[in-house]
Amino acid sequence: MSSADLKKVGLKVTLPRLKVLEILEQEGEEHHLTAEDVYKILIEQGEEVGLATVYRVLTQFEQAGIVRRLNFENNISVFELDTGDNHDHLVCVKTGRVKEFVDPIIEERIKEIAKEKGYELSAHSLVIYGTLKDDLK
Amino acid sequence: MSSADLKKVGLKVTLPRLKVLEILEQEGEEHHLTAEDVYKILIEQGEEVGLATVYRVLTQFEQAGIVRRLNFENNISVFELDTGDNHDHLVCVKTGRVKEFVDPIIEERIKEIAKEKGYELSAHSLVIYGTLKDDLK
DNA sequence: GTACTTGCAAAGGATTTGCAGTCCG
DNA sequence: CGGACTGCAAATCCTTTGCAAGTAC
Repeated sequence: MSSADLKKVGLKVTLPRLKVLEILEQEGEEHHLTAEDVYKILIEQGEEVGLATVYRVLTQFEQAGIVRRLNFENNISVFELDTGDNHDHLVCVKTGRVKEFVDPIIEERIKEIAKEKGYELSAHSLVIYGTLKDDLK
Repeated sequence: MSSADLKKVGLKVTLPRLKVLEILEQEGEEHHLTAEDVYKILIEQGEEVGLATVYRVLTQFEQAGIVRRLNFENNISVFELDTGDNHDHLVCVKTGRVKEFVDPIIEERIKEIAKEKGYELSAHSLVIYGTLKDDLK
């Protein structure tokens, strides 16, 4: 993910955009960040950005298909790089930690259900909430 | 669903509560209402309630297990009576219409996945987005 | 009566927008 | 340069809260 990718989707290569991308890449699979999280990291790194810019950049990335926006229970959005594998999420209700998974059986059933009911499938969102047993103490 | 049910969960039987229940019942399976929707219906019916009360009542109902609160893509909450069948939802991206379904295979897989990953399952949320073919025009 | 409820207005948190200045290409 | 981009502050949207008055039991 680099400046070339930004150009490809018609976005100018600017510092805020590169930095946001960088952060999302570093955080990797285990982290799913709030716009505010991204903003705080930027500030910690000494960058001068506004929270509004972070929101704008993330929204643009979402529209460009670079980023996925997820809405968990609490009605707050978290963002992750869109790796194209279309995975789902498992959220620990105790720690908030997020794990990703892909399940072909569910994937398949979702397609069938859409078909059965006469819908042209466009997307789905599956979140499993539970307590990671190690976290039960 | 009646005044007896309210008492059972420790809520006093008041007009706003009865009216909200009534509306949720009338709307039935096809409708999933926002707090604002419920409020508007109440106003149309000539009831004198505040939007805040609607939110409070719905939240109390949710905690009492009478109502389910769902969060679809846009970060706004919709409410439905909790019939206890733990169904999932299919949303038409064109009209916003919501259809319910229960799929034992998916249900089963979700349990297995939670187990595999070492989680104690507490809930899940599955929403399928698509276009109802009849709506394609 | 008294604790639970309510309506209203004000507060709150997350996200968006208006605008003047700044920067990429 | 010129349009795209940014930071800041103000605005917006949905939802919650504080408080004084009202109501169920």
